[in-house]
Amino acid sequence: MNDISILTKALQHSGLRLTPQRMAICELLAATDRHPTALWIYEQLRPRYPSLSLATVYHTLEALVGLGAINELGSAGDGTVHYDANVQPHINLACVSCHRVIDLPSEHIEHVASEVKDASGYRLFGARILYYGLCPECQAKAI
Amino acid sequence: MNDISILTKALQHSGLRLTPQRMAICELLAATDRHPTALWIYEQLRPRYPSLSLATVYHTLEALVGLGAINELGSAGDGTVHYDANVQPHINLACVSCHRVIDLPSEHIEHVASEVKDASGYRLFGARILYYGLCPECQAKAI
DNA sequence: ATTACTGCAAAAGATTTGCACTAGG
DNA sequence: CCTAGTGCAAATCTTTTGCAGTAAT
Repeated sequence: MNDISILTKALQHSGLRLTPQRMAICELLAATDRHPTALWIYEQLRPRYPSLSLATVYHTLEALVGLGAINELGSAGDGTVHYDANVQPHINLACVSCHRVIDLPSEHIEHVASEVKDASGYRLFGARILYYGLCPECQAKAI
Repeated sequence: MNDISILTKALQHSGLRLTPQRMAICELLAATDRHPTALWIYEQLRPRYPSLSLATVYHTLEALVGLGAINELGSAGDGTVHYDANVQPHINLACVSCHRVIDLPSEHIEHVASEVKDASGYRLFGARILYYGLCPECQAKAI
């Protein structure tokens, strides 16, 4: 979840072109709470943009990651890369069985950030925090 | 970094067989501070075990992950899966300029883990916690 | 008018799988 | 023994790339 103008402005501000395909991808990223994969985005947009290419989706995601407008979370156990339109430090929780990823608010995570900063002397830009396990639904199924 | 007996005992305890190939993979995992990929392990062991198959490495890693003896970290930006023999909660800190990754111990991160567990109802297997920023050396260089 | 972007198809990589043989328990 | 594990090769799947046509600025 994100403001679409943040995404589109990031593209324009960097001299990248705002095509209908990219606009649609930004809309989708801004509107969803999910942590989509390239394929998921492609399938969502296919009905409205039948000519859309998966390669274009990959290109656009790569561009947005390069601009820091979205984060690349990596695999959630399904061998495909998930992206996160929420670049604020927060906790991601992935289920290794159903491969859904949810956001989790956390008090302690703010302490961790300052702990890291103070202990390391790094100038921090961001974080990708992914816990993985079995969600309650999949625990029930596994029994 | 890990105690090799933790890895080998995990295998034996689950009724899995302790073959020379698996023993060698466990040794390597226990001895390294890196976050190895299947291919890296394969290349390290090739000289000593010329007949070793990459498929066997994948099989063994899958087994160890299934037992919770090691963690699957997912892609580190290079499109291949990295594994972590250190299953203790810890923080990875990457410099976006010199691309080094260091481990950082953290008090607060343990609180976060229990916070996540309690708030979500997930059965947690592990975590990939990566902060990124500019290390002190690169900050000095950048000025 | 430029030149970056798109879409297609092919390529490149990583991981998984089927199967016959081998060896650990 | 018996069955899980190994190694090979082929298959599968995700992501990247080359290229010619298209369109944003």
